[in-house]
Amino acid sequence: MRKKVLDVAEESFQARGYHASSLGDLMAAAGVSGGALHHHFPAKKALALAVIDERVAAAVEETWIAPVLAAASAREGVRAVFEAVAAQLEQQGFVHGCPLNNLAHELSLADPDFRAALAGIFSAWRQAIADKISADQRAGREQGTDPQRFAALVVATYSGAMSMAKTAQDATVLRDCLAALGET
Amino acid sequence: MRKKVLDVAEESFQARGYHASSLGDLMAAAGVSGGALHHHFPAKKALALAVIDERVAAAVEETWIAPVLAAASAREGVRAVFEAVAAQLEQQGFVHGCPLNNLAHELSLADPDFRAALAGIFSAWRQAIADKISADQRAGREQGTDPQRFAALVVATYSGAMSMAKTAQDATVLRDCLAALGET
DNA sequence: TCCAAAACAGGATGATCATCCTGTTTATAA
DNA sequence: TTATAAACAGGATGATCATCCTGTTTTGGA
Repeated sequence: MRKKVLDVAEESFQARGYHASSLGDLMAAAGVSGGALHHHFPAKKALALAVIDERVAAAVEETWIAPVLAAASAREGVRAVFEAVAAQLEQQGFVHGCPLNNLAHELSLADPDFRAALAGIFSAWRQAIADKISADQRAGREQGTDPQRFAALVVATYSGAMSMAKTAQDATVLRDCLAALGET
Repeated sequence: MRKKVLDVAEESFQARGYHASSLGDLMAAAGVSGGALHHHFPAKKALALAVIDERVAAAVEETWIAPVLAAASAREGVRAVFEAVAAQLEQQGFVHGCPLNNLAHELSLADPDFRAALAGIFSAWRQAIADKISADQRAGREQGTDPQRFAALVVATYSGAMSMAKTAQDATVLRDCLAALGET
């Protein structure tokens, strides 16, 4: 039950956002009664925090952190993730945007708990890329690159490109940004 | 009256977002009756479209397009805008984020009219930067730079950096991104 | 001055929504 | 088997909100 609710909430928050996802909709989509939902998540906020902590963080880990750390280099990892995401968006035909960025915009000013949870994910994401650059440097590459700054640039570029792709409903800008980033 | 409503709506949409700004709040803040508001804006959507067309577009023009076009070069203009925004955020102590990006996230999937209006602003923003790069090239500079790609990178980086700055409530990431962008 | 249209006032209305409350069922441990 | 708590059901409730409706005031042109 709890898992089913998180599944439905994760998808609905991504597709429609937090405010536009009513608990009634989520209950119907998950096939769950009001009592059951209230039992597992006393308030809508608790549900959203669970989605952030358990699903959004995992999505960033799976989509970005693990592939970058596993790549031959930071730059190669970044390139691979951009291309994989662009390819997937082009295939599915519509762009919902980055789950982390979507929720960050909607919730980070509304509630300090939301803000802290989301900021932590952004921070871990940047840190993973910075660490990979540092590893590259210990292997004799990327000597002129500042790890923190490069990581900030990558995450900002991706987040912003996803924003534009979502607004334009066109993933082309992701490829433009990747190409421009490659000249860094 | 209409101007007063737009003033209040622009600020509230920026500070709290569209959904979280109730018409009751806006009426109270603007000192306007329900009838007056309904007279000028038959629905909340009409108000939001007016804010986007008349205020958000103007803010992008004023903050980004005019300064970049007036600068000695595209890169110098971009640098100046990043620094000006970062300095202003550090001074005021809190980060509401980019008005265009905020509304784009909240509204572009909710309604096609919103999406089209917002996409047009993003497009004009990118085009202005690309045009400036082209002008630089005619003057013998930036020979290796692709105008469209560079513009996409700049706008994406700024938008994403503002997202992170808003979530972290810290403008430092803007300066990190500017520094990394300078090595392009 | 007079009239018509725009501008404005303020409350009514219906719908939506998150939360809560009272029971019932199911699992678990003694 | 039985006691106990967790899990779940389903409706009640109160608040909020966008929209609409009926009047009143103001404005601008003939």
